[in-house]
Amino acid sequence: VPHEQGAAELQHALLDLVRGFGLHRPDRTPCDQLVAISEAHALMELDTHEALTQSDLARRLRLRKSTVSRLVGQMEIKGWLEREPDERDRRFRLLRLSAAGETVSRTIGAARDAKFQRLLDAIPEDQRDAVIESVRVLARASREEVDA
Amino acid sequence: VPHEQGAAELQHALLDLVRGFGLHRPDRTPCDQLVAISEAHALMELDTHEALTQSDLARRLRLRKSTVSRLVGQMEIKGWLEREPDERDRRFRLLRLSAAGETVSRTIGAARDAKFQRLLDAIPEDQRDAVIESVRVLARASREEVDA
DNA sequence: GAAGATTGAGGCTTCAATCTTC
DNA sequence: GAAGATTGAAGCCTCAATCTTC
Repeated sequence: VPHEQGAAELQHALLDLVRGFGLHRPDRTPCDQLVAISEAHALMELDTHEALTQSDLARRLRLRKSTVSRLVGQMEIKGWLEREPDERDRRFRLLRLSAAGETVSRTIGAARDAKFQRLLDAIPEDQRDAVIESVRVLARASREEVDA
Repeated sequence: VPHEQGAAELQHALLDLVRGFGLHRPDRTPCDQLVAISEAHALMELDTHEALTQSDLARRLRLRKSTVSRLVGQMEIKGWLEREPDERDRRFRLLRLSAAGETVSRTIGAARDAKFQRLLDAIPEDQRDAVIESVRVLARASREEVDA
């Protein structure tokens, strides 16, 4: 594949992928759970990383701190997490998942696993490893391109 | 790679890709143009397909008809397109890019091409074809999974 | 009644300005 | 002043209800 044409091919393929995945709907997870995409991502991060600050979470999710402020505010109201001020530096608010939050996180995680299992099943078996590796390569490339 | 683990790997890789690409910001194109993502996509579709109806456009973009109604309304105000009622069936409103709309479409298209050219450059040369093919496979799989 | 299109209400994200704590 | 966090205003998308045309 010639270089210029390759860029166009990649462009179309990625566009299809984005549309197919319904990524323009931030109010719903691709797995059709009753949770916003950001909430699902936040639950995932907080379930695996103890006591993140809101800025930490914003960096990981690539969201603005104002968005995260409202996001965790909603999650606190739902009883999914607690925000306790860091005693050593009261500017920070440390985020911890509650027991209820962990339960929700596991439930959503299971639905997500099932969804991706089905997605993987829809790919011919002999191409699965190549697809996974390719997405990984692409993600790395896009990160370098964005951060540059 | 075992089957269950593969799903998790794919999940993480795709998540990284989405975040890296900034797809949670519908108000800005990944190419940092001063256009909403949907507007850019709409311009692309209307530039290559003559006289689509609003429902046609909604189907192609996977947006709701209400969203498209407001979207093309904005574009009409900007003078990028015209909406003329279909004389044979006045329920339809046919969409046509204006000369100004075509110009904008070309400009944005050029920026997008450059962006994807850089993205492709950030991928090792011997992996480019495999990556493109993989994204294509993935897009097809996700479409089947969604439509099912 | 069916199908295309529009309008009102609400959720998610951003930007800019502001508050708090160091 | 610097950095973390919050609030107000505006844009994009969806859902539900409504209007128009067949």
